[in-house]
Amino acid sequence: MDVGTLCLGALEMGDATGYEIKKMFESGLFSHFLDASFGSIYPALTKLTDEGSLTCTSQQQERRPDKKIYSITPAGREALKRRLQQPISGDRLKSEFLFVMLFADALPQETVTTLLTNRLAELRDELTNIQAKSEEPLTSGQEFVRRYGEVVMEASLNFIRDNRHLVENPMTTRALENVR
Amino acid sequence: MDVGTLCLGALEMGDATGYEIKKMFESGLFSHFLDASFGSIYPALTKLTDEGSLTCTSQQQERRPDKKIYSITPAGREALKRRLQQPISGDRLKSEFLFVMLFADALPQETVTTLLTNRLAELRDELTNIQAKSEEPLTSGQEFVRRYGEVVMEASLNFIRDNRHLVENPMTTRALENVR
DNA sequence: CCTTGCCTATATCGGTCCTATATATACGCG
DNA sequence: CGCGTATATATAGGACCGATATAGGCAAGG
Repeated sequence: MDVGTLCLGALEMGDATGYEIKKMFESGLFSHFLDASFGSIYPALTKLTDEGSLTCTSQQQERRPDKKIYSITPAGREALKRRLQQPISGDRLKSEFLFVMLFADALPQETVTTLLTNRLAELRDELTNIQAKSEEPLTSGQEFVRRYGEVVMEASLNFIRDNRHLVENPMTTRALENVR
Repeated sequence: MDVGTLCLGALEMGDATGYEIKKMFESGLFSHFLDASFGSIYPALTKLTDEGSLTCTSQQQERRPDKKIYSITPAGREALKRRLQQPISGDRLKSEFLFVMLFADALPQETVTTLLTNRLAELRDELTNIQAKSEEPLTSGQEFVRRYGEVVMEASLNFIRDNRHLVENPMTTRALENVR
């Protein structure tokens, strides 16, 4: 599933510029499970326009670069529907946080504590962000995805909060085991 | 955090060939939050060996390609510890499943049902796999990571199982709302 | 019996994608 | 008034994945 498909999906929800599409991946409904950079969005939009899946109206602005507003065409809607029914690849999590945690026993406790605290703060931010979207009117598909994100983030957050002592105080743990 | 660091981490847990490192990413302790391909593992191992972070003993085999067994050196251990204390980037989930679910309302119900069923099966497999590792002796860091994966997978699985009707029978949902 | 497919094992190519940067301007803050 | 941040597009360079090539072993099944 390439960036072109993601852009088609984003524009299916309303006209937007490349910049606005990027923001959807950063803080919008997509933010918790997708990612795309300018370096892939802009070429994809150009290609989709050439193929007839998008139209582009260049809106001149005073003393700013032209805003290129893209809209999905009927052909683009068809293309999206086709692409959505292609086989998909499995979910993939990339977590440098968990990778470092594997070696918690060999790292300074301060490093581990900072990492855990930062990750908790990140999760709280993301959770607040996704909960705010429950105010907006959503299709059942969108609401399913939103709540999925909410549930998974809550589970992650609760787990870290309740188990961080296991990697922050490994000595204590071992001492307790010896006493038992 | 590049593939080289991931390889150093893998080899910190024991000597291995490139092929075995790949298997760790596919079904080992790493499988639920990391990924790396042959195309990046083999060059990384060569580079790390040149830098002195790894040694490589080529074990000749009858009628097979030579097995190149890599071991981490003291210098490699130092390098890993340094790299683990560099700033990390945030967790990132890539889910084509959730992307397609956003448009569940516009897709044939059969497609949606198949997608949900497949995703549930995938999650059950991964969960079985990660639960099996509770038998092995693990450091507290490793056990923290294992249980984190277990908890998040269970939350995902339960959510999909309990809420799939919202995207499988959107008509029913709407009808119920009208009745209310 | 013999073909088909999967497992071990290394390696590389093509193409996709991210990171960092360049270019311009506006706006709010101290 | 400078600084950081936001708007807005674009590209070069490099990291990385997916597919493929090579090559033999083993097991299942027709």
